[in-house]
Amino acid sequence: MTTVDHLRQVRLGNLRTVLLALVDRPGSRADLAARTGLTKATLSNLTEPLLAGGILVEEPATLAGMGRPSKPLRFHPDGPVAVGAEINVSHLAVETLGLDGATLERRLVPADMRKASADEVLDEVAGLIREVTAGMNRRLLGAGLAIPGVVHDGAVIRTPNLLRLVGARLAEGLGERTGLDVQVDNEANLAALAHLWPRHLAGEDFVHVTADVGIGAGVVLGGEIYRGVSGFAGELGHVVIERNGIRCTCGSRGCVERYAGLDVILREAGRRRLDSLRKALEAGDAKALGAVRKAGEALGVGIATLMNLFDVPTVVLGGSYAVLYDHLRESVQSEMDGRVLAGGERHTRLLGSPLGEFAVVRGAAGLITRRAVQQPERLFA
Amino acid sequence: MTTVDHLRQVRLGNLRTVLLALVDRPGSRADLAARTGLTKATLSNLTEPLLAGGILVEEPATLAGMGRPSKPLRFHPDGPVAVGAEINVSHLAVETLGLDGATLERRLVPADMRKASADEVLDEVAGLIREVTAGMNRRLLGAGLAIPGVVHDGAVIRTPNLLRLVGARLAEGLGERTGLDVQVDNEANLAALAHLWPRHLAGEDFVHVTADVGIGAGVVLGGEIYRGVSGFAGELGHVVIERNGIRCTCGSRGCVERYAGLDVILREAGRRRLDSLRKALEAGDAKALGAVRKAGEALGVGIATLMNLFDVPTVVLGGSYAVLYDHLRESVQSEMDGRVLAGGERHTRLLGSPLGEFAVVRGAAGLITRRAVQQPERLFA
DNA sequence: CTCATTCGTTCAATGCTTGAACTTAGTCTG
DNA sequence: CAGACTAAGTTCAAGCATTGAACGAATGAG
Repeated sequence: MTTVDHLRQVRLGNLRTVLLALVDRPGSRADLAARTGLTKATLSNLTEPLLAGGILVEEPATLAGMGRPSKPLRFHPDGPVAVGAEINVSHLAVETLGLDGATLERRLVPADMRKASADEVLDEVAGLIREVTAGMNRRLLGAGLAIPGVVHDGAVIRTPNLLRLVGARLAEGLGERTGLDVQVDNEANLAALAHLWPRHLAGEDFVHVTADVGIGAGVVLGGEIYRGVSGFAGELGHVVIERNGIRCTCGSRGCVERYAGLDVILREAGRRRLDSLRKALEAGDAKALGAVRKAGEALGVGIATLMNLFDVPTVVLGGSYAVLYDHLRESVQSEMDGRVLAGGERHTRLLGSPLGEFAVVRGAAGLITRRAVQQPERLFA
Repeated sequence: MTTVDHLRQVRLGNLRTVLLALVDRPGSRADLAARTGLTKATLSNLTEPLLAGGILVEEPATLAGMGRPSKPLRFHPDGPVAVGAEINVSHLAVETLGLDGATLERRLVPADMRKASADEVLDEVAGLIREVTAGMNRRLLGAGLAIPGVVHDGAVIRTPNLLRLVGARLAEGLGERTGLDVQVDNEANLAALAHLWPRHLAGEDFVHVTADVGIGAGVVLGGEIYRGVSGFAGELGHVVIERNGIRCTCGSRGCVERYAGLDVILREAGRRRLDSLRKALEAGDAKALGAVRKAGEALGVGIATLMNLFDVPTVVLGGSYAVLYDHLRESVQSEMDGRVLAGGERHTRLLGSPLGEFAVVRGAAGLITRRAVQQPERLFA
């Protein structure tokens, strides 16, 4: 590493600090200097290339009291954009996201992907991306791709419900089709990321729990997604709550998934689709209410175990669980209260996700905008 | 932050890099330059104050082949020293540790601490520290203090088996008695640290599991102890394995601790002390073997759950479990094999701790030497 | 004894942030 | 309306840790 590199590191670190402050909210150079602890001089210096490069714009002066009026800086409305894409069992989704956190376009296409080959799926996704980016004259930073399965080093290791994707080189495949730099990750991680970036919706230590066919948890520790050494972290679905319980497809017994998975809830409630279950719950259907309550109890046991290991203050219920939140809440919370060690003294929160069905795809796009901010050199490439 | 600070940060970071390389093994300036990626010039510059300050020594030239012989640098044999101390239910322990990782002195004193007040315990510990450091003409970097309980921000929050310590200001108390800068932490964390520092004994992602009265896990992620937001991380003892199982003192049911705690094993085996159990196992006592096997099964379920959440490749069994390792191994491993998701494809290891009963106190001292290396400015204070 | 080799030191150059001085662009007061 | 005041933004010399190249030192090989 040359000295120049050392100094460049300092500069890039400061650039990151400034960009993070801007993601939080726009601000003049003086304001940013105050917020970041850098000097006005450094801020002029750092922002100059960002303005020249079309990353930021200087707004017309704001007249606010005495002194020379400030000219707030914010992300350029025609600045770079990230693409998020989601491949799921029963739908595909795509979204475009600006550095300022604004969603530009969205598509969600219901489609049964279980039988589709990797190539077929990628063709579809690439088509959607083309639709969403067509006519948009903004630089594309890359694409995040969400998969319902375990991803490690960009490779799809395990997708219990989309078996034809296992081992496929999805990042390369989508990259070739779209010309974008593609980064693949687990949908649970990306749904969690959507609650962290660009806005903190649940602090910077939390676990986001979703149910689809399986149950997945996205774990956020210290403001970073925790993936574990091989991408298997947060497999809440296979936390054991009854060691001699129901057999699980994973080979174990008594996994949470067997008691609180969406398929189990629907079966117990005698419904086929989440929507129908929701209506039954609203109508006060006893069978539906009971099924959800029972699932909540099992989920609560698993979450309590998770909290005893990770010690995070917040659990967010997302995806299908967010839809069922009002009816799940009580039973989940009650198990947590009874089982989290010293739960009374610690302040633990259970939240329903405020993001809708676009959480995953938003997180996928956020993966890319976040990377661009954290590695500002990418913005100048 | 002034510019000077920025640059000083770079310098301190490089100093840390160099010291870490030296903890690994001694080396000449040229060797260290090669290992750290810095230049010889920088190494001369960085090591100069360390030599002047008595932190390092230059060994007499080593004749090894052609060229000017190198003068290896290593930690000064009379350099600074850290103290580790452990307060436990049935013993106290103290150790002194050099920056090079060499243990200088050790004491382990059996003593029933259950009834003792905080002041009484601290007086004892301070006495032991005085014994161990008496006549030693080396600067003391501080003391690490291990407690069997939950610690957060230096405060003892929960010590189920040493109730008189709860809320006590242990760090201040021991600091006043010894004149040392004292840092308190959980024994499970410190036992884990002993496997990470100054030598990696189990990689840099692992969980260290101990049993005393309770079961505690020290979680190491990416080479750092993971404590959670309020110090409750790694409470493996209260992971639920049978949701309608045995009632636990924590208020929950079916906690691992109720099936695999040392007290449970001893009771089931009809023994009063670990030593007697060990002899019974060696003699092939069926009751003892059965008790340990059953505990191993329960522990294995808990560990499998832990691995499904943390995704670490290695689990180290320490403390009493290390003593029982040969007889626990099979049942623990078998549950892990059956329950860790994709356990076959991931490479998971179960190890018995190579450190003896001094693991905790060594970790306590290591906390201090590690801090000194990571914050090299402390070495010059 | 001379040359090759490796270790360690010296020194000018580099490029970043800084703080202070300065310029700019407004509001406020009388 | 003019001059004082205030705050934003810019300019510039100073300070600092690393670097790379040149240099001096210490030994082995022939």
